[in-house]
Amino acid sequence: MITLSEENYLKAILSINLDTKQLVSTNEIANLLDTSAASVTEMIKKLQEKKLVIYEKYRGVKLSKSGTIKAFEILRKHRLWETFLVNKLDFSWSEVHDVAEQLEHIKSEKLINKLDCFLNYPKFDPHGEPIPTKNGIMPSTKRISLSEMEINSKGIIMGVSLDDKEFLDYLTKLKISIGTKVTAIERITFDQSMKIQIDSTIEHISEDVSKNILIKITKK
Amino acid sequence: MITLSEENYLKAILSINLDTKQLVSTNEIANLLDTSAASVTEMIKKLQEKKLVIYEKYRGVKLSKSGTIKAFEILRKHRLWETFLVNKLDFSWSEVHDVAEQLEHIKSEKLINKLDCFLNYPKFDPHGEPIPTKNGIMPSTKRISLSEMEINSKGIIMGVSLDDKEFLDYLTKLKISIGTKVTAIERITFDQSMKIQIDSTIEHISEDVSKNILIKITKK
DNA sequence: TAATATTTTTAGGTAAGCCTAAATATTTTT
DNA sequence: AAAAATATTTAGGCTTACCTAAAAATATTA
Repeated sequence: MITLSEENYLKAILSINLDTKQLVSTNEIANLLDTSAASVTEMIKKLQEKKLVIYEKYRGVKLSKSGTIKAFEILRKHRLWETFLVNKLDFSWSEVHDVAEQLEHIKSEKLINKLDCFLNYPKFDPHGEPIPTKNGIMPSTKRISLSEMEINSKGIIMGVSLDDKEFLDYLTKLKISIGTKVTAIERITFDQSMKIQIDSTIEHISEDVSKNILIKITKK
Repeated sequence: MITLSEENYLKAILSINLDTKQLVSTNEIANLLDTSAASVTEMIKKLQEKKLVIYEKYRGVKLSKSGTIKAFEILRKHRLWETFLVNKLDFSWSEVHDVAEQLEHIKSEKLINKLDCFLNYPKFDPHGEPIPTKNGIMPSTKRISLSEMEINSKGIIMGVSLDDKEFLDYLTKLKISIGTKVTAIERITFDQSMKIQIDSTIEHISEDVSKNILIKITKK
């Protein structure tokens, strides 16, 4: 049996590892989970005994095969629940995270598979993140940040790389959501801010914003 | 903040109290929650400090005003989730209990209210039990057990009073579910078994079964 | 009503998951 | 490469929610 806390540690290791592909340090985990480094060390030892991680003292930790499977399962649950909350219960983009964080720990394989079916086997969650399949396979997507767009190219919003309420609310205000089409109009070299077209309106966004919007290029 | 365990104790006290309307004993709670009497005493003291129960040493315990509200909230969540599982995710009657037991502890008022709306404000759960409203009011229902039906009267199945997998599966086999119409055809006085009509077929059921089926009389 | 049985509480312990402070490794700087 | 800074682990404690065994209160029976 794997506890709720253990699940959170696995999830944290996975999410750091998805970015860095390196051994994950004690401090990184402690920061992400808002806990002390000492607690992390302790928990990692327990996960090691359960063969869920591979750990080398003072060097770092990574997920084992079974740990990876488990972590992807949790990620799958999280993203499916987020999809449910937004698509079925009409939650807004920015509200779903805390609730999904609880729902992801519900233990029932049947439940999550039925939910998947009910949602019509979605491939992406409301933030545009890919939902791992039942077999733990992550649909891959070639996405770049909006800040990398060439002027005059067109793209479609696929997600965000920052899960911050203020940021998401701002996007809502700009009428930017998953599936929205954008055209890069102009880049101001001074501050790397950009003018972009959404529907028929032109918006001017800072680099801080454009960097955290993920798109797929549809036309060069 | 109220913990998961505390919630389970409140729920247990409520469910015993709904039947007996008396002070609830330590042992009753221990049996229901499958724990030791000593643990119950300990927990009740904590609930007393939080003003969720009224407790008299060696005499028993009952819910306070705020404890009652809290307990009804949990019951509401449990029954709404069961309804979701059966009506939306296509779970069968007998499978939902364990999963709902987990889901009832998810903390989000918004979630449960949106779920209520999504399910179209159901008044009864799939077992026919009334779902408390947002304000903690329990819709009352005049229900009698099928065993009490007069011969030749008609009724409609409202629920069951036994939450046992074998029993529920047997009912499914008999094509008895919430909303099914029944007519009492004959009572065998020797063993109190009954012949009842469901759709156009006649079934013969034992008293053990008829006692645990709840109906509402539609025609004397 | 006294003896016995049952129920409930108290006392003392355990495991999980957290904490702080101190010790030890590792990395960076000079 | 030695000193200083930083990261990690160890040691010792705390709380929650459980346990068993023993003591105390209540209920039952003779």
